Parts: sequence; structure tokens; C-alpha cells
Amino acid sequence: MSAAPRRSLRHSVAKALRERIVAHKLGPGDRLPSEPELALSLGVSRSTLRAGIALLEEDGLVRRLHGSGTYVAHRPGVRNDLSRNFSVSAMIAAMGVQPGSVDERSAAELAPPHVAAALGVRAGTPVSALRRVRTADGRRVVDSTDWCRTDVISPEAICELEQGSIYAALAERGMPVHQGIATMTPDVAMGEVAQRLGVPKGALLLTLFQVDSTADGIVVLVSQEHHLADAFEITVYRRGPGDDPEVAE
Amino acid sequence: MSAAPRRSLRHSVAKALRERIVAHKLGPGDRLPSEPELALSLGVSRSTLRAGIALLEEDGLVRRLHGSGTYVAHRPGVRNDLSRNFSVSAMIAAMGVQPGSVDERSAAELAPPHVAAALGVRAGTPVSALRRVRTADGRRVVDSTDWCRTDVISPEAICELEQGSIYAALAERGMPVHQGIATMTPDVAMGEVAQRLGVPKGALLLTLFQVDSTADGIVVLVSQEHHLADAFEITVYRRGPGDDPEVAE
DNA sequence: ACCTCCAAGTTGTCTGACAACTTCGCTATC
DNA sequence: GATAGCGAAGTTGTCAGACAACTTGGAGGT
Repeated sequence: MSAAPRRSLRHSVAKALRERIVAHKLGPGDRLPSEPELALSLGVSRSTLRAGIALLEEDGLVRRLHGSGTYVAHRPGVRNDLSRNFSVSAMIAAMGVQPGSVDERSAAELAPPHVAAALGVRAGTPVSALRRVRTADGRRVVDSTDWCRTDVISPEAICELEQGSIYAALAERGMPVHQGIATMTPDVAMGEVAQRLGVPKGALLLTLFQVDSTADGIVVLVSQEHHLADAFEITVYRRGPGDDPEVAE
Repeated sequence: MSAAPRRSLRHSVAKALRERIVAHKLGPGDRLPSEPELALSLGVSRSTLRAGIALLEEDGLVRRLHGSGTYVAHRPGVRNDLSRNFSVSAMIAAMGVQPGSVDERSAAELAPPHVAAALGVRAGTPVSALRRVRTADGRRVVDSTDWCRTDVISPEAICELEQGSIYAALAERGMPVHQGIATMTPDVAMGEVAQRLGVPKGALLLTLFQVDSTADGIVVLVSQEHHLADAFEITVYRRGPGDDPEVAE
């Protein structure tokens, strides 16, 4: 518990518990020490500890049984959870291969209608755009384009982070991405996309259109990613039903 | 708060708060009453109320600011969140159209290899299968197949719920689905699938392969769904990065 | 007009206690 | 000897009150 409680104590507690579960090699079904014990051991009150455990429970990592104990949940090994992994690099890295990017092109361009609508600017407004082909161990797997308002990241700035993370750049500017909505549609490679990915026209793609916003609801990033169908699996961890009586139905 | 607290008090609190936010027409950015007020109003202690609010916060519905208040979060209208909506019917209903199903076929059939592996049985073992075409306002949009171990739901039983929900049937048998892993791949309609959906061969599909399990990690249901590409959007609500310091990176 | 400081209000955490529930061993009974 | 019932110990769930940490807005001085 030496780490600075950047966010809040209960988040530090949750993090510490995660590490402890790994360190103690606690597997699915194993019981955690009792709450008073854990609280004493972590140096926090029982209420704070419970708040921390609540985070893990909501995450699906542990299960609490009234009168019995808190147990590590049986969770399937999700390598690539779309609702957690945000960046393409992270998804590629999660598969154990080397992420990279080639054919970067950055510029100030006029926003297409659907991008302008998402960003909250008028169609045709200049925006900063970064297009690049992401690679996994050198193989071209994703053609991605990111759009951003020029007053958030200037076209010049977006040039310099061609290899870097846009999310990191946004966080540095005090506008960290808090949430995003991804829409998935099946697609086939046409013209330029096929050429950039180095696949024949008509190759199957999974296209992700994503709108990212800050905690204040300000849309700061819009991106479109064309994923090669056989490049890697995209999975989603779904909770419930039955978990929440109100949506069980 | 007259509803029976089936699960636990804090879940009832969370539910009551959700309804209250809707009833009072609280929009993004609006501040909720203070915790002591809410606790008094709901007839629970402040600690329980806080546990309930924690659920909503984890859900992304509200934001708590230390020293300031609790505010309704700026959340984009997610009509179809894949990580929340489980059943196809719920997804269709969420779009405001009438869900239905036709061409039901149920039988005991030999499990295909990948299904057998997921269910934890030997390849070729008989399993209960239910195949049906889901409709939205009468239009065929999804061709789904569900597989289940015969000792969980017998082939005879699966016949009788052709129009019903398999999730409800599992819950009735004391094996509620707690979580699932969905894998998405782009696809094209071939042979039988195209015929059942009433589309030409080669039509674009989004195929979901899903493995559902109980809280104990027992796999109870495997399903494959072929979604018509233009039928409805499949979206995922993604949280973070930056939300959780440990995975921010 | 601007800055400083303070007081009120809000969320975060702590402490202690009791209620509700599960588990397991003991005991009485058949 | 086997079994059903009981009860004590342990665990999580909830309650109550208090104080700490923080934000906000206004009063007061410059």
C-alpha cells in the first residue's frame, strides 16, 4: 500500500487485492481471508475494504456469499476483451505479438459528415486526421483512421505522435478518454483499404467505428478501424443476466 | 422501495436510484440530492446508500466528485450494448421493434467438435439443440442455434420453450447464466443459412459465437448467431482508459 | 475590480456494533 | 451405528455516528 492513492483509497485497495490474488496464486473458487483480516492487513477500515471489494465484484473477479465468504470467481480467460482493451496496440500486444504501424499519413482534412456529426462540428470543418496501418509481427492487420478537433490536437502535433498513442496525448492535454462507443459491422475490403492492407478486393473485414469522449461528455476522438477478419479474434465479456434482477427479465 | 430485495439491499437502492433519475428527469450534469438526504428518503443507512451509488458509478451512470456532489454522467445513448443485453430478443426489443421467432427446430444432435469442447463433453456426444430464425417486426434478421447438455436441459424440454427464453429455463433449473464470452467474426451467408434468412448467397453477416457459464464456471450454453449485417447495429460500451490507473498505461 | 479567506455543504473514511446467514461439529434420538 | 436436529462460531450485510478531505460560494479587505 505504498503506492500513491491517486484516485481514491478504495481503488488502491482494489488494486492491492488484485495483486494479492495473483501473488498468492488464488485460483477460481478459493476463499479470500475474512474482511476484518484483510482490512487489518491492508491498513484500512472495513468499510473502505468493502468498497474496494465491491469494485472487484462488479468487475466479476470475485463473488461474495453472505455468511460464507468472498471467493475468487470462475472467470474464463478472456484474452481480448473489447470492453477493456482500448487501443489496437494493446489488443495486438495481448496476443503476444509485436505491434507496429506503417504507412502513417497525418494531415488536416475536411471532416466527413458522420465524423463531423460525432465530433460536434459542422461538416467540412478542418480536423486533425491520422491514418495508419497497424501491424502484428510485421503483418498488416488493421487500417485505422483517427479524427480529432484541431483545437484539441493540432495537425502538427498529430504528426509527431505517429508512432505514439493518441490516448496518451489526450490525457497529457487534460482530456483523458473516459468512455467510448464502438459500433461493429462486417465489411469487405475495397479499393484503397484493400491496397493498404495488402489483401485482394472482397476480403472480409470487421469494421469498428468508435466515438470516444471525456467524463464530461465531450467527444474528443472519432476513429474507424478496418480489421482483417482472420487477423485476430474480437471478443466481448458479457455479464449477467440474473446478475442484476432488473435486467434479468 | 416496496419491491422485495431479492438480491441485496444495495441492489434495490441502485434500482430505486435509477428509477428516480428517470422519474425526476435528471439529465447529464444534474446533481443528485446529498447522500444523507437520499439515505433518509430511501429509508436506508448512508453506508448502504453509498454501496448502491457505487454500483451506478461502476456502471458509468453517475460520477462522484469529492466535496462537490454526485452527478448524472454524460453518457451517450447506447441503444444496444452488447456487454449488457444478453438475449437476441432483448436486443431487438431495445430497438423498438417486435421480436419473434420462426422456423424453430429442436432435437438431440451430435455435438460438433468446437461445441463439444466448449461444453466440456466428448465430440459426438448427444446434446440438446435449438435452432431458430429470429425476426424483427416479421423480418428475418438472425439465424441462431443454441446447444446445451442433455442433463441440463433435455431435448424434450428444449422443444417446449421454442418461443421462450433459454436463459429463463436455465435460471429455473438453478443454473442462471452469470457470464458469457462472445467472439465476433465477419462472415458471408452460405447455403442453408442464406436460405433460412432469405438472403442471397454472399450476403454479409456478423457471426457471434458465445459460451455462457454459471457463477461456478460451469458452461451451460453455447450458441452461434448469424446476424444480418444491415439488420441492426451491434455496439459495445467501452470504459477507460484512464478510468483505472492500473490498466491506463 | 480583484484577491484572500472563511464557512457551509458534500463526499471519503473510520470506528464500533448488531443483524442475517452459512458452516460444521456436537448431541440426542431412532 | 446412522441420522436428524440444534447450536456455537465465523462471515458478510447493514446500521449509526463522527471526523477528515475537498469543493464551492460569498463576505470582507485591499
